[in-house]
Amino acid sequence: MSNPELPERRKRRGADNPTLADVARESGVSTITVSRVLNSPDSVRPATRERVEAAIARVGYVRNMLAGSLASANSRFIAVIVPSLSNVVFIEVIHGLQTTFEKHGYQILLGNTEYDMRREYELVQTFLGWSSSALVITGLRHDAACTAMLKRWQKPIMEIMELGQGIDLNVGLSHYDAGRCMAQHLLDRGYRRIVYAGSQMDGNYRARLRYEGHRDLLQENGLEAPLEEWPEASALEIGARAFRQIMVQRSGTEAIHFADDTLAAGAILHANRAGIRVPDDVAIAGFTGLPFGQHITPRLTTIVSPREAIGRIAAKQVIARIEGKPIENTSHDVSFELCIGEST
Amino acid sequence: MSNPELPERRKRRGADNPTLADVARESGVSTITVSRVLNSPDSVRPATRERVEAAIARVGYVRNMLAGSLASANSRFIAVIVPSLSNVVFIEVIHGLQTTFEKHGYQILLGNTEYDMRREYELVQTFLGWSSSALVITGLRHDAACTAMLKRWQKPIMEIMELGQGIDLNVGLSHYDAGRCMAQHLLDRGYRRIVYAGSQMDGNYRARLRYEGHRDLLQENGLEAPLEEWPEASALEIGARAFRQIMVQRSGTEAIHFADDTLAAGAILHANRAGIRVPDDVAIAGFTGLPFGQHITPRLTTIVSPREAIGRIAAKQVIARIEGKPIENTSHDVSFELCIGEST
DNA sequence: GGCTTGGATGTTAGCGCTAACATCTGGTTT
DNA sequence: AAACCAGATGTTAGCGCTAACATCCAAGCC
Repeated sequence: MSNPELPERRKRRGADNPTLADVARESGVSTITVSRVLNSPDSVRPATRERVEAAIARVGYVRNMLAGSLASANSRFIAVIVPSLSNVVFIEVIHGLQTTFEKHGYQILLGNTEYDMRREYELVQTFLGWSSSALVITGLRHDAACTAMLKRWQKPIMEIMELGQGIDLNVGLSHYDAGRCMAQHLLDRGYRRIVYAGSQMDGNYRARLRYEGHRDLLQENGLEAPLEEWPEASALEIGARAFRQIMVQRSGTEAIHFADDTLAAGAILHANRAGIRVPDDVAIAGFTGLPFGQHITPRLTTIVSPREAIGRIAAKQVIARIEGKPIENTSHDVSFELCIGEST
Repeated sequence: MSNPELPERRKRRGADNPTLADVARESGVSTITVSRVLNSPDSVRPATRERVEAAIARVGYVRNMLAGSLASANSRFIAVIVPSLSNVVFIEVIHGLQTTFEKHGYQILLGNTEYDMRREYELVQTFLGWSSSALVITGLRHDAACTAMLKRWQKPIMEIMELGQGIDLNVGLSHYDAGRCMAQHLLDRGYRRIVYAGSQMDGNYRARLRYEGHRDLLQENGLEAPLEEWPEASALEIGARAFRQIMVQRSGTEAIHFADDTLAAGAILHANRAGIRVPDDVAIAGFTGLPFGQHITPRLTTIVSPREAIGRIAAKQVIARIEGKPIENTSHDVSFELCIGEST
């Protein structure tokens, strides 16, 4: 004589879209079989699979990734943390990462720190909370608490751009050596009064590493290595302004070594307008190897870093680590190349 | 003689990180109270809140976003779908979106279609599966099945870049009018033999819309409107190549109207090297208003579209819709501006 | 025939959180 | 003093899926 009506179920929100259970009912199998059709189709008999696939199409099922990720404690998210989105360099790296990860079914979660370490730590926390499958982060230096948290984390961590011993995996190049390399080139060309000019160099410590390489080489040769900094983010406009200012305040300067190609190109384009001859009046060098440096006149002397390759290689390494494949070197030097144009 | 020990609980994976329950135990409250401290701190007594916050710090709790989103059927993800990451325009739009959404605690899920409608549909499905809070998608034209799926979806949808009546919200500009506007400018300057040149124009139909505006205006004035297309993605190199080819194969051309600034700048920089005078020998116009167009010599005549503003406005509209605020116009015209340089 | 075997499929019990409803305070009202 | 109330906190039942274990069944073997 029990109550034939169950007490009415509590209502939950839920857009009540069709679920796995609906598909299972529709195709006369269990939910786990539907799950298998989605996740490992080869483990289901073709006939069953087709039946399930037909049912999926019929009911218009869209799988709920949240539920799946929660149940398996794995989201197939790759957390990617970069310091800037205004800088083309990171866009190219992201492109390399995205292309490679996408092929393997991973989705990127993109975070932008704006060169702020606190913000970086917050982003790391959030992204770990999404059960990300791996983390790709820019640089080797982080907030202490952030580094500690990452060291406890059990999943692959890839630190990119800068070469060195990091938490786990690493793909990058030596910015110190790159700075040295360009300084050597300028010396070889006979320039002695050389100014280094960069923007936002307190946050962007890789630019500072390049400066240190540059400075050390010049000092070893008994030369001074003056540094000019601008607080604004790198842009053609800032390069032009930096150029004007250096020409006025440091007359006699023979060469300007800019922290990146955008600044350098801004300087060259401004020089063209102002009737200042590059390199006859002053030589100009950059760093990064952006395409437009090779289209302007004079072509820019720069150091080419393989930006997209960094992304691709980093992604491949991370995927290898996720799949448990052995990794030969946890640190990968992508190197750089001096590209001598007409501007030095 | 039954086993005195209960059958051992099944083990689940799970990185056994501390959970809400651990924090609750540690601070002597229930899990829901901890949840409230995290989600609506004002609804918890300050004393309790402090106790809970201390416990969170003590056990090193990191909240599991997947579980929360599943339970509430809302992920605070914003799905953003763009056709390309190589094009600076979309980077700037993304920047505008990201800055605004981040302030409100939303995380962007970025998808790149590479101008492929099938791929777009797949991305939409995946992103709906993440219980995204809203969708921002480029353009008004999608796969029919995709449009149908979106129309059934109950959450805010924002179609950007192109102005017109869409599925839900819309922020953009009229590409047809922009093309017409530039064509009018070229006519005003006295040019008559005008070539339109673009790349990947089958996928990038907004460039085609601009061409149609250009063509219609020229035809209304009794002129022909030849079109030159290149299959490669837009790049300085392609602009240079297009320029060379047009100068050879269409000698007598007075002006070239390029589909975007990158192509146009590539053409100008190449002309400079080749000793061809712009605009005396041939005029060149672009579209977008990228900063470097104003730094090269001659300064590029172009149409400026407010890229970052599109992102910011779109994000604000979406947030208003999510928060249930009234929206005056579901379609927002950000307009464009003719920027006359020295190249026409 | 009975036994083994392995591939296909099913059952169960969570993953960690929050919506909905329930209860418990302590102060205010009449 | 009983009734009332609002704000703080607790209990319960899922959200939709998958890992782990269980079962089934046809083929292969002696």
